[in-house]
Amino acid sequence: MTGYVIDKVVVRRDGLRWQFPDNMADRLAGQQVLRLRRQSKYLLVDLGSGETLIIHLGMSGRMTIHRSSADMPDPVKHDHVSIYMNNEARIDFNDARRFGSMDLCVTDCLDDHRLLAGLGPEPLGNAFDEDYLSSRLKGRKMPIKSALLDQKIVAGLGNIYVCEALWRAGISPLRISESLSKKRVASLVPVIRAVLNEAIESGGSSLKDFRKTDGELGYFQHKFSVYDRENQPCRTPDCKGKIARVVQSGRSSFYCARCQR
DNA sequence: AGACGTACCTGACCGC
DNA sequence: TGCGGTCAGGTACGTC
Repeated sequence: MTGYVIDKVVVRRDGLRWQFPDNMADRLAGQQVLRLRRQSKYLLVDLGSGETLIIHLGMSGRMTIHRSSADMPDPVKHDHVSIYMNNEARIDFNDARRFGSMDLCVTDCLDDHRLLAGLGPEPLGNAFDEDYLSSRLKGRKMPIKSALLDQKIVAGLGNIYVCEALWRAGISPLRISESLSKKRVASLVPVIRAVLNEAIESGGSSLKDFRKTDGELGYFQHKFSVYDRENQPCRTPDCKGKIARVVQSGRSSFYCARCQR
């Protein structure tokens, strides 16, 4: 898309998680795509108009790309928005569960957008370090699992990778955040980075909907230590524990009660 | 203020 | 084969 112009946008429903912005199709049509980037779990499409299209894929969202008009299949079920580019490509936003979202915002004001304002630092960036994390957990009575899922504390971790990181750090998801020693909090930082880097290296985790950008399945799900391994043996060497599942604020947590404290 | 529960959806899967 | 129940990778918001 980068450098090309949006010819036309077809919007097939009012919105997904929320209503689409007013006149979205008109505000996109005719605009050059200056840059594609990412912040946290949001895709950002900077446009020549000075606005940025903000996209979140939710849980089941996907952008599919058809590169040429010579072989352009009809949109399929749940293709809610189709973006036609002037290089013949068509990009469809498909989202069965409709937890995704799209919004438009003046590029210079993105930091004030309700979805982006208040997001924590990128877990792979320099701003995410021991001092930062321990300062954010100080006085917090929520379980560490909930804290790491909170995008205001660190932006980009989801349920799978929090479970995996806590296992590697030997920390129970039930542990109250403020009760962790500074040393143990510090140990979380490199572990979170390692989990994410390995998952990226493996192309992500394909449970059902997720695909890599090329449409192929990711394979990090084969490397899970705890996620979706209820009742299976813990993989810590010499640990005789087995993986338990508990529900915390509506989300499944998988952990080994023997080596995660 | 902070913690928790609920809501938003479809589809896959399971047991009956 | 079909039906009802349950669960899913996220996040905003209401309520206590």
